Amino acid sequence: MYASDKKAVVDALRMAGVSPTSQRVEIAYHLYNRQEHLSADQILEGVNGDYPAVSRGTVYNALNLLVEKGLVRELIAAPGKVFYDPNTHPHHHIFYVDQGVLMDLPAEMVQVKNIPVPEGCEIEQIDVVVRVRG
Amino acid sequence: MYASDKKAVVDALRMAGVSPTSQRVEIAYHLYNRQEHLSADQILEGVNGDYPAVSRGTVYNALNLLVEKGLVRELIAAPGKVFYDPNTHPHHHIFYVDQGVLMDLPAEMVQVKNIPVPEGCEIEQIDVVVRVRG
DNA sequence: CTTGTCACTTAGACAGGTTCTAAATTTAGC
DNA sequence: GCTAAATTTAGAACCTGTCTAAGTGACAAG
Repeated sequence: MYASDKKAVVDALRMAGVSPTSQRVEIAYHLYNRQEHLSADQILEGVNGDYPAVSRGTVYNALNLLVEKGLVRELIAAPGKVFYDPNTHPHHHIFYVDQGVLMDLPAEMVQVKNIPVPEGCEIEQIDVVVRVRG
Repeated sequence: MYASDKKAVVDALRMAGVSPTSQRVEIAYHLYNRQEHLSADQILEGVNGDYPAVSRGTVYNALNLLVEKGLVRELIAAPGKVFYDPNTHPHHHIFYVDQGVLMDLPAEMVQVKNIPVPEGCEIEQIDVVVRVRG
C-alpha cells in the first residue's frame, strides 16, 4: 500500500473495497508510516500509544483483511514471528536473527529463476528470506 | 542429516556433539525415515505409535538441539506451521497452501543470485518458499 | 425524528503450539 | 558402586491468534 497521509489511506481502502473505519485507517496508516516491518503486537502498541483506541481483535481482523485484499503482505520470519509489510511490490527480505529485525531487499538484488509451477496451481507468493547472524 | 539406520543416527549425533540418548535417537531416526517434512506434533505421534515413549517437551528440546547443531533444518511454511527437514543440503521448498503440505524443490530448479551480505554478518540460511494455491 | 438493519468493534474466553519448571530418572566420570 | 551433571517427564504457564456474544455506530426507510 502506498499512502502518504490519512486521506490517501482512506482512498486506498475504499479502492480495495474495504470500508475505511477509523480503526482500519489508524492501523493502515501506522503500518505505512513506520518504514519497518511490524508485528501485530507492535501495531497494537503503536496505535494505542496515548490511550487504548483499538482492540487486539480489531488489529488482527484488520490486518487479515488488508492481506486478503492485497494491500499488505504477510511475512513469516521465524516461528511465532509474523510481520506485516505495506510494500506489496515484488521484493525479498533479510532477517537479522539476533535482533529479530526484518528488512527489505530490493527485488533486483536477488534473482529467482525457473520456478516450476505444478499443473493447475497458481503461484500466490514467492518468499525469499535471507537469514543472517551477527 | 543422513543416517540409514539407528547406529548411523547415533554416530551422526555423536559427531555433532550431541549425546545420543534413546529418545533423541528415536526422534532423529523417525524424522529421517519418513521422507516428508514433519511437524513436532507429527513426530511426537509417530515416535509414540505403540505406547508413549517420549514426552512432548523432549521432542521440542531434541528438535531445537538438532536444528542448533545443524543436523536438521527448521522450515516455516505459514504462521504456526513449522516443519523439520532432515535434508540440510541446499534446496528450496514449495508449499501447497490449501493442503498445508510442504515439498522439496531441488536447488537447481531455483536460481538465487547476488545475495548481499552486510558487513560482519554471516548467512545462516536462505529460505525460498514458493506458495502455490490449487 | 425514530426505528430497524447491518457492519463493525469490543472484551474476554478459548485454542493451538511452544516453552518453562520442578521433580524424578538416567548417564558419565571417578 | 557413588556422586554430580545431564536429561526426561508431566504439567503448568505462556504467547499468538481466533472465536463469541454483546454492544456500538452508521445509515436508510418510514
